[in-house]
Amino acid sequence: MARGKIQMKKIENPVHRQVTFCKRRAGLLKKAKELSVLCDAEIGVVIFSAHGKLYELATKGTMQGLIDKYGKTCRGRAPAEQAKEKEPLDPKDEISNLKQEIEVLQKSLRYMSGGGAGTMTLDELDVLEKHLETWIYHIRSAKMDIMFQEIQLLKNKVPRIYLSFQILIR
Amino acid sequence: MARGKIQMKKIENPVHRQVTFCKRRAGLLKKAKELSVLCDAEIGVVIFSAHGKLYELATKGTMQGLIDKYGKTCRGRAPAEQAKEKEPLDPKDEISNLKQEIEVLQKSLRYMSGGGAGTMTLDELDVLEKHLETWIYHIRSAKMDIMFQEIQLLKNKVPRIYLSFQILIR
DNA sequence: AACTATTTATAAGA
DNA sequence: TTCTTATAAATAGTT
Repeated sequence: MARGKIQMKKIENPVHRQVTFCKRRAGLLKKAKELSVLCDAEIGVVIFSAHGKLYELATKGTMQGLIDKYGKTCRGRAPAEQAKEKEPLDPKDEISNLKQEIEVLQKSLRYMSGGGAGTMTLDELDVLEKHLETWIYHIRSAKMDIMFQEIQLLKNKVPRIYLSFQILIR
Repeated sequence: MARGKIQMKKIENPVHRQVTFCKRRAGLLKKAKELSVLCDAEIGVVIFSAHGKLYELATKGTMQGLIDKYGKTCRGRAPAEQAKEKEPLDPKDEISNLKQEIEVLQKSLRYMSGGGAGTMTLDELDVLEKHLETWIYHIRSAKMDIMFQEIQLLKNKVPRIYLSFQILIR
């Protein structure tokens, strides 16, 4: 941000990288504190340097307290979902497909963890990468579908809201 | 920072506060991502709005993985002490991270397959998408590493090949 | 959501 | 690391 832009990729020069890490780390923590104060938010920041050194900040209370709170909040939004109603697409084929994908992933994981020296080959990694890209494609499609449905729902609701308004101001 | 300074205290006007929260939250997360990319750091940010809504960011891996790593790093260190050196390597850390990723995938799969009508929520899909993107990142890094090694190997071999060629055409 | 006048953050250099 | 300073970014107040 000064004396020239920089590319958004890992800084190659280790000295530059270290200096930037110091400066931006300080900047990030400052911004976090400010946001917390200005907007009354509880914020936790954890930074592991590339070399594994830990830097942290927790506004309002301790990091551990924040982690606990985080755990609770996340669990509450996963299992036993809210009453769902939509499922216009993808019957059981999709599911068995996904199960196959998982098998691929698990197999890949075995390669990776098996024999400390046993690395995956380039070909195997290519296959895995393709699978993941396919997955992401599916995920994004599903997201689009859901958003589309929500838009439709909203569109259906607007006329009624508008009508109520008309009656109110009459 | 524009059109006048502001006091570093809670913004009283709720509308202003909400707007500032949105803007600065986005700014903070952007800065965190940048620091992670530029300096190859692993960063987690958790933000609870005043009303308890959760916003989070985890660069490299999952928030849960980061929290676990945090727990390990902090354990056994004196209270109030800062910045501890981590265990030198992470051959096993990497593996357990990947295992966690797989768990996430499997969990997501269960959501998808559970109850023929059970769809995932937008939020859940977002999380899943993020995980997948992280995985692809890892895969591509691994590919790059392998290719780099192969290039090095080839470079070492070329002189000898070139020599043979010279002899052949003589 | 956009637009800017300003304030901040920060890259490069010392 | 720290300081300086020219510039890039972020953002407060406004439209």
